[in-house]
Amino acid sequence: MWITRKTDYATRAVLALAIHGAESLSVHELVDRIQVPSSYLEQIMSQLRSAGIVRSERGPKGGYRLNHPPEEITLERVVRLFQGPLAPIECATRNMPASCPMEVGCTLRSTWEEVRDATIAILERTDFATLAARAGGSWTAATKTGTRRRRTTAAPAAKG
Amino acid sequence: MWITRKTDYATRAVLALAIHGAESLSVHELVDRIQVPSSYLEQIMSQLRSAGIVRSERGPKGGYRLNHPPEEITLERVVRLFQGPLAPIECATRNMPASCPMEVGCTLRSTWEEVRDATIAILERTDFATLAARAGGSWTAATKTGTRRRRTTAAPAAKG
DNA sequence: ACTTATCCTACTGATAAAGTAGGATAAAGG
DNA sequence: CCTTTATCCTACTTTATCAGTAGGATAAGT
Ligand code: FES
Ligand code: FES
Repeated sequence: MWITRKTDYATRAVLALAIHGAESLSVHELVDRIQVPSSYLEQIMSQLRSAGIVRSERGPKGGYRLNHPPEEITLERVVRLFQGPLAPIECATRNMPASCPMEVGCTLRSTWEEVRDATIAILERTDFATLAARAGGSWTAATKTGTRRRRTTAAPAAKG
Repeated sequence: MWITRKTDYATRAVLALAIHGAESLSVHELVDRIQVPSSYLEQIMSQLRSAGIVRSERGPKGGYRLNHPPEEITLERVVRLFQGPLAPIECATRNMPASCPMEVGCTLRSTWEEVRDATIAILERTDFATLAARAGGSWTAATKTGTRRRRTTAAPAAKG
């Protein structure tokens, strides 16, 4: 339960934009699609804009669209923006000096780092073109730009 | 940063007991080893005892010891006790009905489940005998009971 | 001008984490 | 017994983050 609702909303919003394609969506239209409080979503979109993930236009007909092709936007980027370091614990963050309060060498750290690296690997290899393709397939702009969709087959279902 | 300090303390305490071996350690002795507020650690040990992970004895010469051989205690068990579900997000918890607020099928879920399963897999295959062996090796009772220590070689260092 | 949208900042309520504090209970040693 | 040493148990406090609300300023179409 470490993914906050804000991160959840942000990833859903980016996914909705990826599915919608090249045209922009207003906050109101996004709210219809992803079920998020609108004034909260406004802040989130603003944050995504500052980070260069989406682009905005104001006034009527305005709204948000992706700032890069969806296959270049990884889930890792969006998650990291809202969650900060992806390590499960502080002493397992990258470029951390190896100081552990335990007298004997604390061997837990390498396991925390394993969890961190596994998490990052999964999020890095998951891009929004793939997610959009999985959703229902038809991302219109994909065919227009000749983007090859990759890994359309979903991962095998998890146990239990 | 989703591992709470409480979980951190608990895992360190169990590791300290695994390293120490068959004899019990008092809270005071544990505090010396793992640097944790003593009255807070008391609560944690109590919780570990209720869960059957450690066993306690009262009075002078009392303290805590592991309730099972360390190779039978996985990190997953301790972490789950203090963290609850290991899924990164609610909709990725096991036996959750597939209801997503998004209109179109939300394909994010399978990725969250990947993260969940990778995390669980790592924590499940990490037991405290291995962790103790890595620490400095000499868990005295191991030789007594004839326990074969497994995977003494540490995992390769993570990137960055 | 008027409408529709993004933009920007401040404020609020709820919840959980991280400890503190203080005593009750049980066992060992004299 | 009686004292010491330890676990046991409950309640309280403090702090920070999360998850929003609210209200207006700004820009772009018509
Ligand atoms: S405390 Fe994090 S590795 Fe020892
Ligand atoms: S909201 Fe979690 S999977 Fe769609």
